[in-house]
Amino acid sequence: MRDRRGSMSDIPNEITHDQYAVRLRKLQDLRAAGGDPFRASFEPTYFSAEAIKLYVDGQDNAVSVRVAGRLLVMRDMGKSQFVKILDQQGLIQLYLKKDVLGDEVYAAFKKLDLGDIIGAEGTLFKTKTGEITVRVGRYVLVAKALRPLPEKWHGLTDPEQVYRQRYLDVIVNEESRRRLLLRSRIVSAIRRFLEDRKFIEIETPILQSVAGGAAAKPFTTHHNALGCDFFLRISLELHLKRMLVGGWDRVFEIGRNFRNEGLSRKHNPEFTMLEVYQAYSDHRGMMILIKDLLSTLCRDVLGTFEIKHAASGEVINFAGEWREVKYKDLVIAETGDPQWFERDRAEKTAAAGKLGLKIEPGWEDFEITQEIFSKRIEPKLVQPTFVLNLPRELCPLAKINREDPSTLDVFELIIGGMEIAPAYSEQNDPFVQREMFEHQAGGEKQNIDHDFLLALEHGMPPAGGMGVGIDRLCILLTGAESIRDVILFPQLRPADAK
RNA sequence: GGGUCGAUAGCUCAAUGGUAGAGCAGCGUCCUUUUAAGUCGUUGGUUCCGGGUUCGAGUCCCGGUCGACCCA
Repeated sequence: MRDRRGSMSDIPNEITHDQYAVRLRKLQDLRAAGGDPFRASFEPTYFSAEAIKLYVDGQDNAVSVRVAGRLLVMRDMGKSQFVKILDQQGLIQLYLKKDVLGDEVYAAFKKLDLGDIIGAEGTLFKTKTGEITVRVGRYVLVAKALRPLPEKWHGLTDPEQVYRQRYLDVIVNEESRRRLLLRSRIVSAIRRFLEDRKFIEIETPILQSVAGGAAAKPFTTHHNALGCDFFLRISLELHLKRMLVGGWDRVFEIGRNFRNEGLSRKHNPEFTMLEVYQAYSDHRGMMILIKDLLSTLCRDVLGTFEIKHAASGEVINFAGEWREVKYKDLVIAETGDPQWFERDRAEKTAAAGKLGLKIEPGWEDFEITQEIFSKRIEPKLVQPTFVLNLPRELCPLAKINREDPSTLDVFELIIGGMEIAPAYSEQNDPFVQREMFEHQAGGEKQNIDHDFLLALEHGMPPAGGMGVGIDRLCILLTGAESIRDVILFPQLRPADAK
């Protein structure tokens, strides 16, 4: 990675320490002998785990298979050897014997390196220690590896190298392979779950002239032909709701959002959101939907309703009833002040200070309260908790609660101290929507999505809508500690490309 | 943006301010059912980069790069 070699100039034969040079020399020898170190094709008949399943107990060498993968283990015993290759389903052992392959072919096999990708054909048998193995009759080098693999036992430990060279991490680190697979299964199960309930997956633009639907700093980019700047979307919301107007009553999108903000254990500048909208439902309906969805994921993907929370060590129980609590009640309990919401700003600032929070001078009342909520209350909500009746300042896109007009018909689902899913009874009154947009925008009216308001004026059915942070959900369900563990290539500062 | 910690062989890790080592990998040998295979021998270093202190720096100091964690 640090150097760019690869010249085909001759490597002195006495160099034995430089693994790159040794491998390059082997490659040259192979080419000189008329071989192709980077073949155009090889057609395996089975993946490793499938092949292993084909073995019939007691019937050695009854089944023929062709498998391919990367050489991870070579146990050379002179005239025979056991090796293991890795494919997307895992490891499978191969057994090669000199008297089967012939002197020349066997000698050539010995020249292979760990990391080389090979294909092999043979019959299944069970070794005396009980491992189902391919007795190889023929093998080919499919692709030569010029770089050595990381150590087989410890894998990669330097987080930077893990992130930058994830392709190595997923070869040598079983846990990374498990997480990758789990995430894929989770996303796939979500799609199945929603499609079973007649939701339709649609795709909406990432390049937008107004980045709405959330309060976040967007990335900007430029379109040359149109000669104008665009933002990368910060949410999926406004375009999905346009489709509700268009008569598509149950839609969802799983897509990338981009927020130009800090990086942390819970934040990557690009992250994946699921947003779901269901006409003629509301936030209460979304509560049932998300509980069903997470239960389904637990049952079908994880096979358990109890998951250990990495950060606290506590066991999160997804079965049974989930707690429902009003935002105000949580704040009052945390501050110990039943009159909290009647206090003026000075009093709130002072009280927040006592809780060890720093309040910026420009903050409004609800921002002080929200700071207490996100810093002091949220982290303690480890078990699944629906927080209801959030203050209306927090979201301009939801219906206002009739009994308490200072709050919204929304919930925030918190699990493991993280916001997993906010959901609303969607605001569909174009007048109220315009007012709330204008109030939120303050002086910056150019941030208002007038095209969305126009859509609302055509009439949007009442609807429940919900967003689910897929990365955070995966952190939770895979027992990861950081968003970087569930994103294959998390954002890093660019390395010096020498 | 601030604080703390880290960067040593391809990988995983050692090394009071005093000759930079080990395991795996590599190279050479023995071994036709191994399981982190075993065996004998052996190569391999810009100690992240740049300065400084010192007779002497992987180690101490300053600056930088990249990363991790905490805070904002």
